[in-house]
Amino acid sequence: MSPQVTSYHHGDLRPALIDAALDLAREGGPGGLRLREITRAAGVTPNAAYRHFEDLDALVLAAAQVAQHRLAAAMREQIDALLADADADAGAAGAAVTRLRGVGLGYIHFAIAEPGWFELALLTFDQHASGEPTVTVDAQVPPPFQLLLDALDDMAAASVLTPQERVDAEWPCWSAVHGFADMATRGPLKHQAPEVLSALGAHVVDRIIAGISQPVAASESAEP
Amino acid sequence: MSPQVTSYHHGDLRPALIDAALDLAREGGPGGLRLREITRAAGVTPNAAYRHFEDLDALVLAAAQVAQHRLAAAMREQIDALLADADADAGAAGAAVTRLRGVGLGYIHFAIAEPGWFELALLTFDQHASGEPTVTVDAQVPPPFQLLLDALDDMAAASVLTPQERVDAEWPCWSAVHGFADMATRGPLKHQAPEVLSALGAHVVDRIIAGISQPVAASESAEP
DNA sequence: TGTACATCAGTGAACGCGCGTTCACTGATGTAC
DNA sequence: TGTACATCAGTGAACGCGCGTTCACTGATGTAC
Repeated sequence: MSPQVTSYHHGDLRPALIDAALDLAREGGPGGLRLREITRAAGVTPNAAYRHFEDLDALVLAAAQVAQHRLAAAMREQIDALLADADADAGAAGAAVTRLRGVGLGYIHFAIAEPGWFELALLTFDQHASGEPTVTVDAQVPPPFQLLLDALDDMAAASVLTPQERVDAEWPCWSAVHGFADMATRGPLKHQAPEVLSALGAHVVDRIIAGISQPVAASESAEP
Repeated sequence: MSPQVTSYHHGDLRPALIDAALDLAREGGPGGLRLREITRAAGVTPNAAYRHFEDLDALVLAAAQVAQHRLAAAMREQIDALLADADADAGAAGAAVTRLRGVGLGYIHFAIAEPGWFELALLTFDQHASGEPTVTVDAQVPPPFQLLLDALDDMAAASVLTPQERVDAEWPCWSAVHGFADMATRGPLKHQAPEVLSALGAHVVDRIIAGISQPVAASESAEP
């Protein structure tokens, strides 16, 4: 009933360890996650973690899943915010484009605001595709990527993209947005001011959206 | 005169250590580079490295510089190959676009072919920008990035890009190409077949080139 | 309501490991005379 | 051409470190009767 101030049994150690891992990753990214440090932060002996996780990797992966869901949530919030501001007269086409912008901007802004969590979340993308033989396995698609697929499908449904343009459009989009986020997080833009990054990120998003809705040149589609 | 088969003095240890580091990074990327392992591969005591490098970081960075130059060389080769195949009638505009394609495809193909070296080379980009206050410091620009800037300047000179479109065009381009390379190297596309990656990579390059040469919509440039 | 007992979440100590780095050294090299 | 000697690129041994993981354990919890 009353919260146990100090007790032999922790009570809820599994989520507490995940929280501790998220706290540590927030500053240092996934590379700095050590089992002893995480358990120390949770106020518990190192080996206590083995009651709840097979090993360190399993703990880190559990935290990465949480980070990934936070990324997806941030993207959804960004989409909703843009849609709320958007011109109501723009119709389905305008809404679809706004949604796609939200996907990209949400991803980028999360990376800028929480680089440690962003890098942590990337671990789950690796995980997902590691055993997959083909690109387009729709089961178990990570939520952030699913948001992108949905937005692109909307674009096609609203005829902003032709069926041909829709094909493989996720890869240019994901590449541009992820590449910018990576440069802002670990790369040459690491120490830029957030407002600079935000403006450049918006530019990247707008350029790639323009790029996927360009008619495909004959010379391109003819090439192998 | 005759090559010393076994000698107390190695003779040329500094480049030998860099070569050993490159060999190891080729398989395991930069994360797996350990001083003891590198010196072991070079057939030398761990502390011998300290005659030639301040510490492990300095050794890794020296190898990363080599990797970065190999990346740039691969990009130049790709550009030259495309230009050799290109339609001679296309003129300056066609040549400029071909050059930009070569920049992107060269970067991506290097990442696919040599993911370990690619990841190693990325360390030098961090290094470069870490102390810089602004984005556009043209001194000490890494060679691969300089190739991109030159190609975009060519595009502008050939009037494929308007002056307005040229501004900040390097970031959408670099983002898209780097993002794809990162996904192919460490991310969700890590285990795809090289030919699949090559085709998707070409698609990414073509879409971002289309995107940067699209007229900028009024709604975009009006926004903050 | 009280007691016996199984369960299991935690403890405390220890393991072996490979790491980067430092120390005092030694043997090869090459220059000065 | 031969010798003395300074230079310095290497050796060999050791350092302290924090790591992930395993072991036998103990004390709290909660269920059965």
